Amino acid sequence: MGRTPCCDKDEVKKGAWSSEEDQILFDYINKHGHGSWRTLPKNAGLLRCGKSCRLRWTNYLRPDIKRGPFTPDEEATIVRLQGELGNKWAAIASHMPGRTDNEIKNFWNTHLKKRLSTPPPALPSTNIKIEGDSSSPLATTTRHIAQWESTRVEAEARLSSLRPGQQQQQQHKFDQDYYLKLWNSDIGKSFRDINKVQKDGRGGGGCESSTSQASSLTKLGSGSVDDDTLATTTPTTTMTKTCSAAATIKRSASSEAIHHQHEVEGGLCYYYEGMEETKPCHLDVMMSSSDSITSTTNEFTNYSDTALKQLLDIPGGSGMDFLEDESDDFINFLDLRCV
DNA sequence: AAACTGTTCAACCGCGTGACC
DNA sequence: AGGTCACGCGGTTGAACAGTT
Repeated sequence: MGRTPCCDKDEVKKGAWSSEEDQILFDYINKHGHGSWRTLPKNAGLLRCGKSCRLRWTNYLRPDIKRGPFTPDEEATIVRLQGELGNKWAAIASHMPGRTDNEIKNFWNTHLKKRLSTPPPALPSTNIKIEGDSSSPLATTTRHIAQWESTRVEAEARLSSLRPGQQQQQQHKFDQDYYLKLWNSDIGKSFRDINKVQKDGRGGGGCESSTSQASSLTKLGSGSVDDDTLATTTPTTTMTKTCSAAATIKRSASSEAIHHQHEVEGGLCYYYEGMEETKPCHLDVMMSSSDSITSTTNEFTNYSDTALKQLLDIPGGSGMDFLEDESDDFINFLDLRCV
C-alpha cells in the first residue's frame, strides 16, 4: 500500500521559478491564502506541485523574509542553537525571525560547518587594518575587539557542540584546539572578565550579550576616524600589574595586511584573511558622528587600558606558540609590558 | 578567451508524523 | 485499527555563478 504521489510528475513543471510564476503564486496567496497546498497549483493556474509552491512561498516569496547576509549576531545564534539543537533547522529558524530553515541550513553547510571543522592556520588577529594610523589607540583597541570577537565565536561554537557533561571528558579537545586553548588561557579569562565588568558596571544593560557588546564596539573601527581627535579625547589611565594575565604583544609584520574593503550601505566593510577563507569581519558601520565616536571610545578605553589594549596581536607563525610555553617567560613578558 | 574547478543556494526528494475518515 | 492524506522537515542535488589556471 504505497503512498499516493503528491502530484502527477509528468504534468508539473520543475526547476527554477519564473517571475511570472512567482507573481501568480504571490497574488493568489495574498488573495486567498494558501489553503490546501495540494490544490493550490490547480486553483492558481500553476503547473507546479503543491510541495514546490509551498517551498517557493516559505523560502522566497513570503513577505516577512529577511534577505541579505547573516550578521555576526545571527551567525553566533546559529552556531549556538546548532550546538544545542543539532540539525533541527526549522527549530533554529523559529528563533530567527525572517530567516528560513533552508537558508540557515545552507549557511551552516557552506560556511559554519567548514569553519568549525578546520583548524585555523593562524588567528585572524594580525590582519585587520583600521583606517588611519594603525598604531593609534582606537585602531589597536578596535582590532583587539574584533580579534577577540572572532575567537569568542569560534570557542563558543566548539563549546556548544559538546553536550553537557562532555566538556570535562573531552579535555583533550581543549588542549588541541587553538580557539579553545585561547579561550581557556589567562588572556581569554582576562577578556571575559572585562566583558563581565562591562555588563555589571552598566546596570540595567546587563542583558546585552557579549556578542552585541563586542559588535557595537567593533563599529568603532570602520569609520574614517580622526586619530588626532581621539588622541586628545581618549582618556588614558595608568596601567598596573593587575593586567598581568593579559598580553601586550607587538604587532606582527603582517598586521597591516587586509584583503580588501568595500563600501556598503552606511559604511565600509572590511575583509581580512587569516582563517581558511576570506570573510567579512563586519566592521561595517560607518560612524558618522565624531561625538558618538568619542563617547563610545571613552567608555571603551576605560577597559582597553588593561587587557583590551593587549590582546591577540600575537607574534610568530601560528600566533599561539605562547600557549605551548609552560615557562614563566610569557608571564614575565606580560608583566614587563604592563609596567 | 576558454576550460576547469570550487562555491552557493534554490529546489527537489523521500520520510516521519499527525489528522482525518 | 488501519489506511490515506497533507504537511513539514532534513538531506541531497544540480544549475548558475565566481574564481583560477
